[in-house]
Amino acid sequence: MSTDLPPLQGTPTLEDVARVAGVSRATVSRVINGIRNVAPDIQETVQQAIATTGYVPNRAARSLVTRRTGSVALVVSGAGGDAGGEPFESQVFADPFFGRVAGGAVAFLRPRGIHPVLMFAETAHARDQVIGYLRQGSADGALLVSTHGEDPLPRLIVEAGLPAVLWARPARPTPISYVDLSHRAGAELAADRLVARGCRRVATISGPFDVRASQDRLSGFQDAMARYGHPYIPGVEGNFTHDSGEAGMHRLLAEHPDIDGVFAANDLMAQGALLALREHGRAVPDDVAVIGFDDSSAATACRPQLTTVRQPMEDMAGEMARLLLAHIEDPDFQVTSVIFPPALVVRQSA
Amino acid sequence: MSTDLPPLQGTPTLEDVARVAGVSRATVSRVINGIRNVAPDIQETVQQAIATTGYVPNRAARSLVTRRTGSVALVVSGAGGDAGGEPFESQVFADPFFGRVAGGAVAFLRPRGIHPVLMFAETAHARDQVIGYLRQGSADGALLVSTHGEDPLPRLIVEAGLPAVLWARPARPTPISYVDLSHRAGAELAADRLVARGCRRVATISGPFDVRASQDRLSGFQDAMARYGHPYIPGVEGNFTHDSGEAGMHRLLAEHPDIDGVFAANDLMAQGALLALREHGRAVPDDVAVIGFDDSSAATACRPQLTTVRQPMEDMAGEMARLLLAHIEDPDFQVTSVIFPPALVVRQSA
DNA sequence: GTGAAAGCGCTAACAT
DNA sequence: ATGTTAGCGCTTTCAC
Repeated sequence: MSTDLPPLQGTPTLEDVARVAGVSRATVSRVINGIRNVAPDIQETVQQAIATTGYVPNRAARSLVTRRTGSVALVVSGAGGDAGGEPFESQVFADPFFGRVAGGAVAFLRPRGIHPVLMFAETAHARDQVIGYLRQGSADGALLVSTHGEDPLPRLIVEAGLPAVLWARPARPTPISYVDLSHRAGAELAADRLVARGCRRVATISGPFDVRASQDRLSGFQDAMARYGHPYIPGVEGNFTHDSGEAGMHRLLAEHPDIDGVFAANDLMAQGALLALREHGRAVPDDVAVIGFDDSSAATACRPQLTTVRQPMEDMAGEMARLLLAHIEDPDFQVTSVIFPPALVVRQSA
Repeated sequence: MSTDLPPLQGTPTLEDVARVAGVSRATVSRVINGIRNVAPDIQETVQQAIATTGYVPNRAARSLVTRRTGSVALVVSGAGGDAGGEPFESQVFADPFFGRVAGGAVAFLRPRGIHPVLMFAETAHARDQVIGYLRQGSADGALLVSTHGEDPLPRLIVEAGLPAVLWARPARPTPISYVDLSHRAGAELAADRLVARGCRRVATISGPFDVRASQDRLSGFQDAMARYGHPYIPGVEGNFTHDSGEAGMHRLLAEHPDIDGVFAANDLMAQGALLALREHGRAVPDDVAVIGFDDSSAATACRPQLTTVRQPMEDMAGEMARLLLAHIEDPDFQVTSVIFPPALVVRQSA
């Protein structure tokens, strides 16, 4: 039937497919990359040849000429060192937050054949490694989630001229695209709810002050409460962990035993606060109403279930990915920021 | 001072460094790859040139000739579709389990300059995508975590002759390396503890039956209890989620109101069980003792804190990575399985 | 010990 | 509409 061709050894290449199909490499390349200007019948022949050879394009070779890798870095950057000696990599996913962000990014990228490379950047050395990785052309750009404000990575990335999109506005003004939530609006929703419930002595467990989002949630809450005639709001600083929420609530209760409402800057801390309240024999929400932030899995894993400010993380992460691809596609794509609105999810705790 | 060289445009290449250093590309390549047979002074000169040019090797070009990418795929494979329409990507990280595995793998890989590419494989199409990705040479191998037993991916990978290591023994015998825990031993630890506490009417909330680990934890528990003179152990099947644990406990209580001890196949379900018990007014551990599995963050996020069977996930993930690199390094590396021992972590719930 | 030269597999001008 | 050709940036024999 067919002409006898020398058997292929190793992975088939474009050349092999071309030989089997009886056309040139260029033509095969064209049908693979879906470029028109290829006669239908030839197209068919080539497809056949691809199938019989089991050809798969070599990523490195393609990458070398296109200068694109088809992958992006998903970088989690931060200080680490909070959770008693536990390595940063382990801490990161302790908050359901990161998983949702990763999931949201993947949901957008995967249909486009792009996969994220997971990287952590908690030390100067790790940051250099990330920059080097990007500069090598190992990834086309970066999705960057910083866990604290003074992260130098955004600046380093801008200086290196690499495409990137941040989760959350950078602490210091940096010409880089980002996606964020209106944290102040979220805090306001919490304040509204607490006041509407009739709470008169509310307090707050904030996130770490070196995180901009923490500041915004705190000041947004304080301002809203001030507008309701409560100029002074007792507060303690947590670090977004369950334990810090529990400890914070204990402190709050010790100093202000008459508290009847609490706004915690994330669900994990709110969950911790619930534990402390129970220990003190306070009923939630009747004695003390509690509102969290994020609408993470923690919100429904405790009793009473948390009323919380929802942050549409998956959508936000998807938007980050969308912006990043735009930047990669067009180097002149304008620096953009997209701010999402929060929503109050009412459950049992307030 | 130095001879004036034409200015470099774009990223510097080996060629540029060679020109600046006044040597050949080959020599620069040698010092970069740490190959000896380069005179110390030349070495110095080259290093200098690398520094002044800001040279970074191009990954694609290197990859093309070495046939190595320096990255591995971290694939989470499973059925999905449990959690009410939520996309698989989002479900995955809902269990703290995956975050710890990812963290453990990164801890091992990162110092070696290798970064994992995150992939999900919950549908036939997604599986093909993973295989294709690997066959393209986009990653040197795969770390594979399956969420259910009948996952066809291990077989597909073996057929494609790709280096890979599994989390947990594959359901059907497959010539592929894996790392696992002695689930039976873990279940035994739980049984021992429950019996030692004086529990006489124990029950269990198992994981999904199509997961081998669930079967082993269940049968290991049953066998151990049988040895203690309890041949029949009431049980319900959960799916490793918080909610299924809660629902399971309600069912158990309805059918066996006199239960005084429960072994749940993971911490999330144990946490859910705690909620159900509280709702029924049962004190833990006095009325009912509860033991979980995994020693995840959920174990300390509830009250009473969970006594649980610890699975050294980070170590196990690290070992997976170690085995994978061995397979990549040496294609003849023997298929290996490593079984880790569990440990009982005693807290308050039992 | 160092350099010259030959590719790795692919895409993209440029011809035809 | 298809083929020819010239690289992309690197490693690696093979000479010297």
